[in-house]
Amino acid sequence: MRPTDLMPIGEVAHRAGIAPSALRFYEAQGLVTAERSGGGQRRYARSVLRRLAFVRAAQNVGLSLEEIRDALASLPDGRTPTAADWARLSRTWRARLDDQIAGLTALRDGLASCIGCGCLSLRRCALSNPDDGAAAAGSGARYLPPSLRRVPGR
Amino acid sequence: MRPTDLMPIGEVAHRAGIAPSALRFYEAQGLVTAERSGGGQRRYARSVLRRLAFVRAAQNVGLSLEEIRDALASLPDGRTPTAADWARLSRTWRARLDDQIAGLTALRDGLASCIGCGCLSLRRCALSNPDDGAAAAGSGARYLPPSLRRVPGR
DNA sequence: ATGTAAGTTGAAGTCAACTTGATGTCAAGG
DNA sequence: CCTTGACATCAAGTTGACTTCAACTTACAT
Repeated sequence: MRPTDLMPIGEVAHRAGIAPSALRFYEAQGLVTAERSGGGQRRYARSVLRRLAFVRAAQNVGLSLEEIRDALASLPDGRTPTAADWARLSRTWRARLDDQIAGLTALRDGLASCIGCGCLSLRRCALSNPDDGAAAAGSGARYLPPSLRRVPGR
Repeated sequence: MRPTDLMPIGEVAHRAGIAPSALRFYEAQGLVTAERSGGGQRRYARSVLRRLAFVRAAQNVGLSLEEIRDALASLPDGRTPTAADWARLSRTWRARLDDQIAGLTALRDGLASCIGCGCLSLRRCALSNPDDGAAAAGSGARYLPPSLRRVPGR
């Protein structure tokens, strides 16, 4: 085995398009691991690049780092993950994306019907649906899927 | 004129489905205003409900409070906003939603093609597109519109 | 041998949109 | 009058995903 082809943090950061500080942060969060050089500097295996690609892709789909860590934890223990392993993980994203798209589409269509009247009624307008019983009595629809809500609670 | 039909904060909060603390926060941010009772308590005009509906709708579309404040600031000074005023404001959301939907759809379609191979290549995979020159050489596409990115920077 | 770029740690800061807590005041019913 | 619940302010805390800073240490090219 060649102990070489291990990359320092700067190179990984550059190749993955992620800041070194983020890489250290990911390590602290248990998303990636690294060997250490004699002097204590991080040395990354090439495989970390794929792992980072997965992290980024998952973020794009809207997963939190915690969800991503859980997903990565489900990878096989001993062996190197295969293409099929990665594919299995990302397969579940499809439904999530479908939800997100459906939510936005519903919101857009609600918008189309609201623009005409300019109502924005608390009780009736599809755009401003408060999901409490009193106000959203008629339609139970939620227009933005939770994964896309920038306002966490509510 | 009737000085009545002014509501205390609790009633507005209940009718709008927004916490009293959030209403105070919105006031501090310049999103809404309120009269004051003799003793210094907030008294809201009915019109605040529509304003709050607008705020909520705009949040659903993905606007930040700052953007919402700017939008509200463009309402006519003296007179009560008409339906047309609200409609004009929300019309611009359409394009934003279209962008968001397009972004997610592209991401989903990229996912479809990636699931087969499980590649997640930093350079080639549509899902994990780093938008720096070196890595995203071929396709310049960004898959998540900025308004939907949970990770602000990057 | 040495200069310097790149790396290390731990703590603290950032941003958005609020919430929570502490402490004190107001309003309305009985 | 008095109690009780709603309201007031102001400061600080929360969450997620990082970044920034200070103070050193390593690694590599010359």
